[in-house]
Amino acid sequence: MAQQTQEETFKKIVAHCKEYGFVFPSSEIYDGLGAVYDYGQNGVELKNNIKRYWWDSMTLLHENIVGIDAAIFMHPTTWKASGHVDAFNDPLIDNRDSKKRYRADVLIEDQIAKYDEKIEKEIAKARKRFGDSFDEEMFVETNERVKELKNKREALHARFAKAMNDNNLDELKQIILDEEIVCPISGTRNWTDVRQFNLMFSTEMGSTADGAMKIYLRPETAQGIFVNFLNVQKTGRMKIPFGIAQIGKAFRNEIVARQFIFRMREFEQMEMQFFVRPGEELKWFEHWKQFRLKWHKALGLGDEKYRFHDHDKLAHYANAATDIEFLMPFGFKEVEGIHSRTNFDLSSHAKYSGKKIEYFDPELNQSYTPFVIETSIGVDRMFLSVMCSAYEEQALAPNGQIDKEGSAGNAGDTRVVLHLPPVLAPVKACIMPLVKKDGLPEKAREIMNELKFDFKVAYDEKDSIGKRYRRQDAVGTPFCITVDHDTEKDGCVTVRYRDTMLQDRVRIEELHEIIRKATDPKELYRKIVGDSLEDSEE
RNA sequence: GCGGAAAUAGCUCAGUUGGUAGAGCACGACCUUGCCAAGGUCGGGGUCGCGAGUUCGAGUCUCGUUUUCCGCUCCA
Repeated sequence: MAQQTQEETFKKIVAHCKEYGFVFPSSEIYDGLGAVYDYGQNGVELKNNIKRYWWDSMTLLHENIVGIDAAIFMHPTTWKASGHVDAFNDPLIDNRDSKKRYRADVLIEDQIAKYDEKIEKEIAKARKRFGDSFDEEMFVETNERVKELKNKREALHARFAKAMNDNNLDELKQIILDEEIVCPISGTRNWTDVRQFNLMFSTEMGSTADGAMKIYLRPETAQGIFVNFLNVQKTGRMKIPFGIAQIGKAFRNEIVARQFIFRMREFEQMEMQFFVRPGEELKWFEHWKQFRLKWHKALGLGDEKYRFHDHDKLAHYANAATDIEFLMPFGFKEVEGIHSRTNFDLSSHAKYSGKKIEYFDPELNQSYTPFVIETSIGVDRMFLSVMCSAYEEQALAPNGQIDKEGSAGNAGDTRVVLHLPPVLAPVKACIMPLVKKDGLPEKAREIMNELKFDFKVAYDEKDSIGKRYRRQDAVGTPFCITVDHDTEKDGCVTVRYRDTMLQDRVRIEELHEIIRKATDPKELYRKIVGDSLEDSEE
């Protein structure tokens, strides 16, 4: 369609998701619940197909990857060990004049950096003054101004570290006041109190009367894998390198959750933690980066829509990290993260639990704490990327065919079509009688009843044939199969293709293979492992 | 959480200075047509997001509230 902004396109996709039963706002009859969504009759099929594509590509294609399904509730100490209790607590402060919100710790860290800048400036000034004879070490030790700045910096740093360690919010505010830190926007010091925002949801387990335990809804699925490392390794007789895969819900109490299902408070992750020898983690990091990208590209949404985004600033557990980003209507956005998590998690769980979590490597004849490469993809983000790339408002020429020139936009009609990869399409085929009489509906149902054992198929006899084609286009059904008056005589039906709108006359017996060939994930798996996993192992 | 905008049928919207809630599409039944969305007849569906207030009377005016979108802010 002619010119419309990306923003308008995105709104249309959101509306389309609701109108055609893909995604509904949660509890909509009660005005909805912020940033929580339900998947509808078509959405759940698409989502399940995405999950199956991922799960099988992990657990079927790799003999050394097995799955688990850990509970959402976990022992509270899990989140101390993982660092979430500390790291997911952000102390936030608002400036009343500019109405801007900041992280209190970041404001103070910036202030510390300002002292460093001032010291650098003094040094630079002196260097200019003294020229070649300048002795920086001597200068720093003797200059009164620099000494004063250094002392202030150290005092602030110590005070700040203590406040953070004690989780003392009042003290953080006092530091901001004492240091006379101003809002970069308004330039004022009209601050609110510092408040803690915990990004983890909590609830209580056990009777509330006596000593109920505060437990969290997991903010990531990964920890369920780490705490089960020994269970799986021992009972499955797994040998390093090996992986554990999991699909499950996670919960984050986002301060601001927006952009439809891109950032939700309840979301689903597909994660695989791959355990390797210490020192080999970066090699495997590279391996999984390439494998994961190949997995995405095999769907055919367009190679140019993906890119890696390497992290400059690494999380506390990582020594390498990258995102696979996908081009959404609102820009390149993270769909999957690949992290080299070192041995942080397993070591930390060993420390907090007091259990030895190690692996005896028979080849090296020694024990060690394995290093971990994580691949973590958001199911909902993947869903959104598929919907966004599939959605098209297509101009049709007056003859009803696709307007390749794009010139007949005014004269012709339009259709909304979802170019979903057939593997992921919620409905694989719709069987329809050309007319609702002369025994055609019966014949159509007969064909459907044979296909339904292997494929998700639909039946439609309402309205004109063209209208029915459009309805299927809108939900991304790759094949429409039409029974007409000749079918009984020649045993053939018309297959109409979603993307080209072209038709073929085929024998009824061929239908199964036509649909299978297009929708069987096996065809994609072959593409992914075509150039073999072993290549990158040595 | 702050600021701005919006909310009327499943969808897209109209609704005049405050005076009995409308259209198209969609949906259901029947008839008609039959390979790319538009035929006919009949029918179902809305306490106008929610709650107060002003008024004889509120979809319309005022306040509050919820949700969504946009911009800040945050993001393992």
